[in-house]
Amino acid sequence: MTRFDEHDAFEEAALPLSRRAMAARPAPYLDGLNPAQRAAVEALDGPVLMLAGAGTGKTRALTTRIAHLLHTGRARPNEILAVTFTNKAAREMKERVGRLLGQTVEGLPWMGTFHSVCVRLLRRHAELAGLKSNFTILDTDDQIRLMKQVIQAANMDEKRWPARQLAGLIDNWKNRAWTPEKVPSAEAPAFNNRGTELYAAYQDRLRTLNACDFGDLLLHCVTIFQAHPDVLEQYQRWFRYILVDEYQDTNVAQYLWLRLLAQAHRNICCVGDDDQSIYGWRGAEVGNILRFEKDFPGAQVIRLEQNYRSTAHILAAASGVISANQGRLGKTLWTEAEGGEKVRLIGHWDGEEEARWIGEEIEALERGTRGGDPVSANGMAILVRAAHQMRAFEDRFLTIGLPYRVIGGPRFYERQEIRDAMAYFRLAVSPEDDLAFERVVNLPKRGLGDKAQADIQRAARDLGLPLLEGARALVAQGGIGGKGGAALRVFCAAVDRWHAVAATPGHDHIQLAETILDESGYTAMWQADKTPEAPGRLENLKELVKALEAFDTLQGFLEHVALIMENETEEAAEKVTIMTLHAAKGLEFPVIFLPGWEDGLFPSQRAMDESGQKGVEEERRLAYVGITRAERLCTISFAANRRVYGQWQSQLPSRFIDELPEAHVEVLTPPGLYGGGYGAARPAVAGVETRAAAANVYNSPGWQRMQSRAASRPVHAPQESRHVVIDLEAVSVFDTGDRVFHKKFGYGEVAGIEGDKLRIRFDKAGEKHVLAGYVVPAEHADDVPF
DNA sequence: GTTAGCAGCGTTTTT
DNA sequence: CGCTGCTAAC
Repeated sequence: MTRFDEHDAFEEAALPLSRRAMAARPAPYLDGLNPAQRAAVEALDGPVLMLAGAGTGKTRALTTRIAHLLHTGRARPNEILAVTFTNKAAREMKERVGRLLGQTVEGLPWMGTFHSVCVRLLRRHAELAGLKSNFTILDTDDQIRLMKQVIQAANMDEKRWPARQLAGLIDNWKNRAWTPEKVPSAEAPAFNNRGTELYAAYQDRLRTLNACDFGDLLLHCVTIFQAHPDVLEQYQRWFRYILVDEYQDTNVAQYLWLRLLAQAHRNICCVGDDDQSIYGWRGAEVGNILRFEKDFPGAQVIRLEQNYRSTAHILAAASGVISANQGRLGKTLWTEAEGGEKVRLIGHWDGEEEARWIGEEIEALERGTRGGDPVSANGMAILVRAAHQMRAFEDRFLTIGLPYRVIGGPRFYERQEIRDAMAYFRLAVSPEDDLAFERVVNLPKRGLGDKAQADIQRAARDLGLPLLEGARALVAQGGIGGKGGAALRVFCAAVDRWHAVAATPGHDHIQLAETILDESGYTAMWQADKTPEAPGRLENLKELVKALEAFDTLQGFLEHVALIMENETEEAAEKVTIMTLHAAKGLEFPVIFLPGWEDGLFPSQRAMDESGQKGVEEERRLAYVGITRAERLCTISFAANRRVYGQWQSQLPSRFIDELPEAHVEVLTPPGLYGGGYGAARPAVAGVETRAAAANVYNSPGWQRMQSRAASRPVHAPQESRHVVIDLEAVSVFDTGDRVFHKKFGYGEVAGIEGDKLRIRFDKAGEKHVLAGYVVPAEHADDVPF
């Protein structure tokens, strides 16, 4: 993994370049680019805006441009700065640039996310932001806990003024590059009139802790650039060429950051697609891309419109939807590809049926029995609007034994056990890390409850020392008695030992990590735990230790983790992907399923309530992103009924369904339509006020269109039953009454055997039918299949 | 100080 | 419905 820190570009003086030396050589990498791409690659100097529609080879253009900059001798690697939003995008860019350049060039350009680049800069100039260069980066969890403390300190009612809300508020302010002093007075009423005051207090706390949150990384950089022209100038000279991916997603802080760095030489190339701007809720300003030409007069605007990804039907459907948006820069995607299937549309009775139907479609596609060549599971994805929609699919797929992978779920480094373990590591590396201390003093239980912890806090504050020292002092003077006191003494001594090892150059950090988890009793705690999650957690801890191998020190590892919060294990197995629409941006799959197209869910009620028409437009862009992920087959579906908070609600088909151009859509008749259709079995809807509109369900345009389309088509023959591999051996293993373990449902007891399936009464999940191959005897809970 | 049991709440999307 | 966080008993 190439990390930023591995090559320190700054120290290398800008040697005189043999600028034109290489220019005469042929540039084979330019072959095969279309005219627009080629123009984008060759327009090296001055501001360039590359408007790149979905699937138009934007990454190729971007990476080739970098190669061209180097090849023509315009810039040396460390003079190029390329920023992306996600680690995934950064990784891909590094790989592709690396491949293009081969071994010919020494070093790689600065490529990374906004955040990783900012960390690098901030470490060098931390003192200008009132920090030490070894500052810690807090994640959301730490952030919230800190906010809680701030709210408490201000004597506010945590119930009425929740920390999450304050976090959201401050985050928004930081996205706009507002320091506490710069928050406009119009914002004064925020958070019970005390928003700015709490913001300032929070920033103070962060500084005391020598810590930063995510927003600070950018905010501090911008403030430093603004307050110290000499520092800014230095970087303006270094980064002679700047490239930005996904420019439509930049927020104000990022925009200012870029403008500051680029304003001198103006060699900035921004790539984006206003139709794919889907992060407005987190401060992204589509306006940034819309006014690029004003910010950088004389900018060249290059449109990439030839699509290499999708069929014409898919493109037409996507264009139809997005054309309902106002104020677009406007692009017309086209393709040379001919033929292909229309986008399919299908309605279901409820969410479970939708999941069942999609599961069957996937299996049919895998076998190749649904027309055309078989499609591998890796080539299929289900894209949902909100994470909670994933559950229905997971449940269904586990039941039928269809392997799947969830992207962007609770990520590895966000899991409780991993964060706990890392808090221990943090404490070993820097014993003054109070947040880490708080997290683990009483984990496992050491008999240190609220009172003891409050005493520690007070002692530390009185002495002006970190919590660990406060605790030590308190123990020394016998301030904490009995079991808790003894345990705390042991705890402090252990941290000292670990810290001593951690501070020794050349120590074995993997050994240290194991020692810490062992001596702290943390591993033992999970071993003693009998819940179904415990084995998985122990497994994760093992993985965590394994992940350390890629690093030289615990410190290096912790830093890496703070920024790369994703599980990078990429298994080769054939699996269907389930993820959110947001996570899908930039990806492509031959087959895409888009379930849950219902008003309120998609477009989401909240987006509409909070942002009105603007919100709907962003949701529409999300729909556009979803459809354009598909290469060959795209299936949109909705359900008439859905469980929300355990309550059944009847749903209206999404307004976006009305916007799908009829000529490019094939309406499938849902299996549930046989006996009289949806209307016949209409559910009783609780008389909730907001759902009074339910009376109009069957009058809605979307519904009527759906019905008329369905009526004009012959009813499909029922799906033939799926082919199921019967694992006879597995079946024979179990008897009624056996204790078994299932990855998702936990422990249970076999209540009956029906062919290849078991009826299992789960302790927690209730009774379920599950393929025998997907459970193991309870005593082997450690090795559950997938 | 710890644990069990209940009340109340919530679900957009993420670096 | 399932989770978090608080209260009341061990």
